[in-house]
Amino acid sequence: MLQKSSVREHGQNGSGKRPPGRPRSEQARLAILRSTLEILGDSGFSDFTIEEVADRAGVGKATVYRWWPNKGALIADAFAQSTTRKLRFPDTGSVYTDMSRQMRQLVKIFAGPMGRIVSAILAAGQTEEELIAAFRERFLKPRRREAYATLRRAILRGELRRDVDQDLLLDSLYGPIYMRFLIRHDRMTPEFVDPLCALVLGGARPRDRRRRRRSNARLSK
Amino acid sequence: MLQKSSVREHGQNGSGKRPPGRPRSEQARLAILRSTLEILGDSGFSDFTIEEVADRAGVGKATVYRWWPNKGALIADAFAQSTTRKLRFPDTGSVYTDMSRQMRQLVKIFAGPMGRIVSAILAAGQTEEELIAAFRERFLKPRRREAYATLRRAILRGELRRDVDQDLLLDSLYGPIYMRFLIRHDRMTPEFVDPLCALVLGGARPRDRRRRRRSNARLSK
Amino acid sequence: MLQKSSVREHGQNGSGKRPPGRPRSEQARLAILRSTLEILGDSGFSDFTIEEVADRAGVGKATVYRWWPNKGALIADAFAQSTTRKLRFPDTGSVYTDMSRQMRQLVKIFAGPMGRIVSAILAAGQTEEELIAAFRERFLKPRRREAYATLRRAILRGELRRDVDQDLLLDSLYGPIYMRFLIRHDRMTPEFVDPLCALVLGGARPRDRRRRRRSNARLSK
Amino acid sequence: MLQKSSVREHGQNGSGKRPPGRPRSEQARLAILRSTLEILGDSGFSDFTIEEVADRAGVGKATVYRWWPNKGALIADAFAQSTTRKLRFPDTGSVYTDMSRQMRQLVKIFAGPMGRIVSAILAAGQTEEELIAAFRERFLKPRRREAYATLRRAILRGELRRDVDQDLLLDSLYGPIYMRFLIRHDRMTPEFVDPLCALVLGGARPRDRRRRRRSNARLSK
DNA sequence: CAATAATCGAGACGGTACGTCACGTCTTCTT
DNA sequence: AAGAAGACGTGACGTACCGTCTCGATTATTG
Repeated sequence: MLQKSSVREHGQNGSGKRPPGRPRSEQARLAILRSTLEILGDSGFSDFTIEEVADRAGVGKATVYRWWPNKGALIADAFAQSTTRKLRFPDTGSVYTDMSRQMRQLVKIFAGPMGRIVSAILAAGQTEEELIAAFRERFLKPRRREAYATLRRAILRGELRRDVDQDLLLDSLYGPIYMRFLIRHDRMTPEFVDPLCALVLGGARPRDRRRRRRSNARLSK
Repeated sequence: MLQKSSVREHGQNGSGKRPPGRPRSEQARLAILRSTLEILGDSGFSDFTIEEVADRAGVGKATVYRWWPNKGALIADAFAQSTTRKLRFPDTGSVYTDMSRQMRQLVKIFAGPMGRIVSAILAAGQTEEELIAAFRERFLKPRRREAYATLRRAILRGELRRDVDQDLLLDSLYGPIYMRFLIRHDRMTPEFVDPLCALVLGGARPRDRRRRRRSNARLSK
Repeated sequence: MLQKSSVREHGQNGSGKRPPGRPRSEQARLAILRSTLEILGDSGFSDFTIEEVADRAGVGKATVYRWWPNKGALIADAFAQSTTRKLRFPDTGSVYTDMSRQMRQLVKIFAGPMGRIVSAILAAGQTEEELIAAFRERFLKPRRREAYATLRRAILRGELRRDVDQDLLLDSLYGPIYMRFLIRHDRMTPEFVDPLCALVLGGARPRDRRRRRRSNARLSK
Repeated sequence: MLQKSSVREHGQNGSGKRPPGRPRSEQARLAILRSTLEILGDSGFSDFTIEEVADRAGVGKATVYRWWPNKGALIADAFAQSTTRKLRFPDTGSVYTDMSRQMRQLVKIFAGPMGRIVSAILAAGQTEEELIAAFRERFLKPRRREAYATLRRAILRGELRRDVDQDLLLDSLYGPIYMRFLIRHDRMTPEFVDPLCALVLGGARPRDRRRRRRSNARLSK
């Protein structure tokens, strides 16, 4: 949990009773998260200011500070709220097509406002480890689990070596995307996904024809 | 170009004459770069202040601003200056070894005290485009020029396809390093360089008759 | 108006309610005015720095700027606050005595440590119109209002012409004081007040039949 | 002399010989004085900067500092150079007309660019006594000498009391002008000169008719 | 005719204060 | 008690001039 811990925030504590005093305003909480995403989408990380967040949300600055200890936590929370567009892996029977389609989706998303939010998270995360952790847990891992399944299917089909290091392979596919996204801001077009897949997946093909045939043979059993 | 004035900073211009006015103080320039690295090493990026840089360097704040447009450019300059000589490409006769050695150096640097500086540059760069541009110009490009030469040698030796997209290939090699460095902070050991090279360079090997022929030739020896 | 915000600075507005938000700190306001006078007394105008004011007052620089738009306004405010009560007009039954007494007070103040402050205000005011305006509003006008009353009494008593231009008359009385104070630094002794009053008030005496009549009446007693 | 003293500056020393080295550039000197007046006329004292002076004059900053120790000296020198428009006193046979005409001239001059220069001098002079002294010597005194003559004529004609304090009288006439010029920037129209003269000169008239007649009698002798 | 010497323009230098901005905390009244 | 409003002390920002300095170029006198 990135927000400050408090029994109050869920209106329910051990004794089953709500604590005295005015309860936390759900409306304020949502407005804050909303304006956080708005600002990051509009102007990126540089104009992201707690004062600006509070102003846009029509909220007192102190209300932000009461619930989030720092910018990073706020960004991470807002990021978690933001519904990432579908990034499913298809199952076309070809690992090349499966990966290529999903990666093109990713490139497109990075080009939009969601891209600015991701880059803000990764930027802020260089200072605050927990932010990167949140990004890994909430964004990377779920997708990677699906990717593992895609790769396993490919191995079974004999498109990839049995002993391939799946994490290395995936980093080799996504690393260039992130690199271009974060460092070489130009050059981030979906067109470079296909050659990339060809290159890297090509390096993970079974070594010669005989083994390939054997796999095929097994599949056809 | 990272610094501001482009003519004055080199003691030589078109007409072979020094421009009028008091020349730039080389001593001040070095003191500034030195204290930049010092502070980043001592206290990290969040405490990095131009005022502190100027103070430590025994220099007026305006002198820093006269030559570097912003924090980032200063940091990028200091970083580039201090790492250039450690990242040469060897020429061992094998592209695999050439790349692998240089990449291990890079990983070592990223793992050391310079790592936080790089991550600070790239983080701040998400906000300020010019900073990333500076990093690309001063750090990435010179190294990439050397890498092109290395790849060309490999092509001539027949280790790589003639038509390989060199930029794509290099992004596929370095992308995973940057990805693990920036996003998956764990797992950044030099040991993963070799499999990475094997995977990606493997995908760029010639696959047509020529390779078969060479293999045949070797077999027939 | 010297200070910026016009509603907040008085604890009362139209609706009889205090505006929302933390109220202005009276303590800070007084500390700032106090240290303003202190510094002017200690080190004169050239060493007068907002930073020094804030430091001595134990106050943030921004707090000074929040309420005073510039040095001059601050100085004028501090000055006006500290001299108001010393410059009352007496009511002796003679316009000559009334004016003379108050003007001597003024000359004394100009000759004392406050003198350099006034001259600093008027000097700086040649550059910044708003400063002179502040001096007029906060210092001159209130005193002039009292002076009008004094002159009206004199008119009723028949000491001055009914149709006298009061502003012109007052400028003629005070102008020479300011002139000697600002331009002819020598010669600024309280002794020249009496002849000055005699000269100028003499020029504003009734000269027609009424005076003759009164004189006649007195003679016929 | 307000400039830094130097034998060099007049190209002539005790031995009748010019010292070695490049002589001072008369052209630079004039350009500096010219741009000083220009700036004061254009934008007043607030934008008056040594850097601006040097820039406008097409001169190195050091050249200004070599010859003038501070802003004040420079302004005073430039002021001395500036030819003040004629401010002669006429001799119309009436002190009222004589004074009124000259004072109207003064008011007009103060309304133009010369006014800004004068106000700059008086402003700067509050800090540097020598500046006010220069103003008194070069501007006030010559005119006052003529004024004394005008007043003497009036006394002889019996328009003024024999025992009138001439300095006090003149301060009472000009003080209001300076006061309005320096403090009450509005209200500085030539129209207020006549009532002013009427008021003040009225206060300096001989006390009753008999004495006036006597004077006339004497003049007619 | 060279050597010497001072001034010139240009502009970088170490400083200092400027006025602004956002920080994170606080103090007030309202809900 | 939490809310909004907004003032508070803090401290870095990037800018503007200060008055000094260091250049090469220029312009004179002296040897």
